[in-house]
Amino acid sequence: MRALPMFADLDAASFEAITLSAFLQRFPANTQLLLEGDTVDFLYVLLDGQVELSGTWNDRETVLAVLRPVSTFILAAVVLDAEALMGARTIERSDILMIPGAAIRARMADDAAFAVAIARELSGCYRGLVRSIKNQKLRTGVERLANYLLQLHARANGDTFELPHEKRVLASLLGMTPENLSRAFGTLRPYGVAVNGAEVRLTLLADLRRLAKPDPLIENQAAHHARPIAEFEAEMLATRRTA
Amino acid sequence: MRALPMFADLDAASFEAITLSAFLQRFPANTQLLLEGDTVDFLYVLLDGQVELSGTWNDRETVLAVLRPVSTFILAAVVLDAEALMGARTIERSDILMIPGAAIRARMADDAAFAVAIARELSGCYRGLVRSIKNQKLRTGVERLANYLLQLHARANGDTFELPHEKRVLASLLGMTPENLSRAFGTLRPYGVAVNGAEVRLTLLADLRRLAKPDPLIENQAAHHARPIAEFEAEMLATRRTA
DNA sequence: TGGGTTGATTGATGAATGTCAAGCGAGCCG
DNA sequence: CGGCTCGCTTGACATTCATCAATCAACCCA
Repeated sequence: MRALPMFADLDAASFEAITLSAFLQRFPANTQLLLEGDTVDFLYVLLDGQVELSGTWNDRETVLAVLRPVSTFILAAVVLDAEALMGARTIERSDILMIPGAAIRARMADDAAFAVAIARELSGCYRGLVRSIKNQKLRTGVERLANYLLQLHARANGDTFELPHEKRVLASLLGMTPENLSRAFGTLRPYGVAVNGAEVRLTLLADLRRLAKPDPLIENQAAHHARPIAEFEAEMLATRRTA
Repeated sequence: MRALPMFADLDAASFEAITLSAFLQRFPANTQLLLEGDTVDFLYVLLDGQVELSGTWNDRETVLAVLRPVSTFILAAVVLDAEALMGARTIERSDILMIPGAAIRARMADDAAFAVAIARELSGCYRGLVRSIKNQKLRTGVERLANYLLQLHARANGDTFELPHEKRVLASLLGMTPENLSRAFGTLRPYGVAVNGAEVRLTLLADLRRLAKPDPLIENQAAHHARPIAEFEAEMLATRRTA
């Protein structure tokens, strides 16, 4: 838990006040943790596993983000004591720390350093969303996929790596249907993208980069060696209308 | 300035510390205040006028938000002392208060109540962006326009109101080209949408609502009588690839 | 008053994307 | 082992959307 910058510099008293009221729970895969519109009583901290945040409207659904440990989620709703705007669901079995929202708000009011840490966390999440909107609005599906693959490649050591999610989740995250994700992979084959199940190999990196045009003002340059920054720093790429 | 909840409850000492270091500036219309990637030295507070926030990539540009008074902008970059992810440009002559970022950060560290106010402001902005992404990813252009018009209608008193921006700005905000905005208005004519220049009249409200399916988890229910909440609470609707 | 610019509109076309349907293959379970 | 489900892929088609070009109206200014 101290791994999160949010709690890293918390003084002993605040840390105890929060951990005492919190509890750790293990959820099986595919568990709905939160529905859109639910009132939010807890701040969630994903310690292990994978959680998907989604939005729905009019029988359409889209994945807004997939979280990896260690990340918090629905922090903004907790700070404002408001209803959730996103649904949350475990993708795999997950260990999740649940901290009562009231405790968070109380510590913030008492402890300026903690409130600043929360504000910094929120700022990081906010900027992740700005990147996501730009990615979504300024790029086509193929361009988003190309940049996504380059980011995965940068985190891996070799020139081959595994897709971290099911393809249909990835498709929704990238803002397309599973059918179009398949076709997008096909479009990228001439750019040195070889897919075999979840395994991806990038030959022709230069060609792929020329197509993708990665941009530090859109891509998350979250250094993988650094502390996990936040909610959206882990994995945040946009999406579009998706069944 | 006290009109902003961010500064409303600030104690006298903090308020003075901040206002002394701040300065007010009047900018003409169409002035670039900030380019994407600029380092951010000030928190901006729009007191009068209109400011557009935009993102660019690969010769494409999109409007992310149009701000009305009183709103802050680039708060997240100030909190993290990071580079701007959005460009900012005045649309009309604007009065803007510029507060040194260092002063903001210093007051946050000293004054828990202020840090909490900042965190609440950031949370509101964050949630505005979540709404925006859902609007963008889950709806078509015509659906976004229909909901946008219904929101303007709700704020106006009569059944007729004025579009608050040029149509090409509105088009980019809604994620379409100006050409497609024209056609979208045409598509909505059978739903009682009559446009004459900037003036819009909605007859057949029930039909338009049936098409738009407004949703409190996407639409900004910012009550127009309430305090202006934040950056994106004023006017935040998504956009898509736009020349 | 008469260009000249700018923004809005309209039409024609093509690219990007969603939808529907069919088929394939891996894994699970009776 | 067989049959089932589920995820992925592929093809055919429809819709949504962008692009290019031309026209029009409003406004500014010389």
